[in-house]
Amino acid sequence: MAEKQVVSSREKILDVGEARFARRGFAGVGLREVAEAAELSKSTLFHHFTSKAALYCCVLHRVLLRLEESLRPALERSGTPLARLEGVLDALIDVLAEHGATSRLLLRAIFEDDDLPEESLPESDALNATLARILSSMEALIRKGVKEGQFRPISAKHTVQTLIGATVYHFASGDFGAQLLGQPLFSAEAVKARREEVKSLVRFGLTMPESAPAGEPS
Amino acid sequence: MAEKQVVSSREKILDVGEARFARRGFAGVGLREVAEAAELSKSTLFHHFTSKAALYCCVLHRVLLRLEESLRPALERSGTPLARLEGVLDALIDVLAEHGATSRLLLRAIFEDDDLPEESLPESDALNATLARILSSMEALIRKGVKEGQFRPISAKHTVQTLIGATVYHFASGDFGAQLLGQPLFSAEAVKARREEVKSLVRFGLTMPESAPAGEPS
DNA sequence: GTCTATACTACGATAGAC
DNA sequence: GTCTATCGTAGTATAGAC
Repeated sequence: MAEKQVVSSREKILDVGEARFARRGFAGVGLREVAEAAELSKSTLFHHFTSKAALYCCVLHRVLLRLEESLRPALERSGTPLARLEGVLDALIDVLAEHGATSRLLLRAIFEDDDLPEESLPESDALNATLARILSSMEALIRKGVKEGQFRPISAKHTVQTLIGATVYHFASGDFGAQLLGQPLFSAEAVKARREEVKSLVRFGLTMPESAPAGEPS
Repeated sequence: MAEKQVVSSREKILDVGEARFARRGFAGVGLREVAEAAELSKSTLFHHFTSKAALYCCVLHRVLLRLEESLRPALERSGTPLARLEGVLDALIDVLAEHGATSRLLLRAIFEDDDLPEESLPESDALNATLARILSSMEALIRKGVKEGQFRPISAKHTVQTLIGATVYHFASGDFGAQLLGQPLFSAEAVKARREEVKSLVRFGLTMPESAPAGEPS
């Protein structure tokens, strides 16, 4: 383990693209800038990726796959829906906090539909499939909690949206969020505080008022 | 009232800019495109605004002022913090649902810090001041609710972030959100459902578990 | 697989006539 | 206040040598 492996050009381009696209979006980043930061020429980018849009999709997909991998253990764990959901939120906040670019990239991927020129490249289909997998897992988990009576009769879809807002949006909010909180978003202290706030919101806001959160329904 | 007033060129440019910047962001919109949609020449834009960045700031500021005006009555109303907060959320969701571009513009303004070239134009200071006013009002309202014992001992700052995520992010989520929900985000039905979900989350998630929500403390 | 050179288009911004 | 014309730069993408 810990092989001394030189990073391939392709990976280097993806790394640079991830950072740059997160910061300035698809339209805001030039391939010149990416090439320089990756210490390659512009033409070399086109050898590895068929177009700028394809590069962007590959960057997004790599992020989504990493995210899926991080959430999988928490999603597949056994336990009550609440306990599992809290585990998912822990894992999600962990990965967002560790990779600063992830939240912005995800948010951009979500709401910059028509940033990409015209309709779907082949790369974007794989991306959407990965995203759909993650979301439907979360939705199923919440729906299960409602069905078993641990959660209030909330809408699973709306709750997913709320939780994305509470996590992905939060860590994507940059200078704005930091100024609002009065401390850097990614400081250990702020991350811990966010985790507590989100989880307590879930405990109080989603569960049935008089149910014991730890109870295992039949 | 209801004067038959021809819209000034300046307003027309702002209208076009609002729609375009919301959809594609600062970097994604060209002034050529704006000029054509406003039925003016590119040069005319520079007569009304000193630069593209200045136009962008003016667009954002107009949106923020409209938002502030919409929230003011709800913020200044009397009543318990919970009742007032619910009123604010109603007003916020109303204005976001009515002007589709607003949520995306706000979200972009929040997390696209360094999209704008270098440091602050004069226009951007006024913008930030308006935003700070709105936020501190909301924060104060939540803090009051905690102090009076109607809300749990939550962090007012984090709660503001969560509520922004639950509203602004939601209505900015575009095709993604529509696909997740299974219906258009801005349909009357979906807007109503969102309002209910957010307000019930606030009622259950923010208030003290055994307090009567309608009680008037002190 | 990486480079230099280049094609073509669009960009933001300015000059100056009307 | 609006226009045409133009400047200089940077954009994505391709051709072809090595």
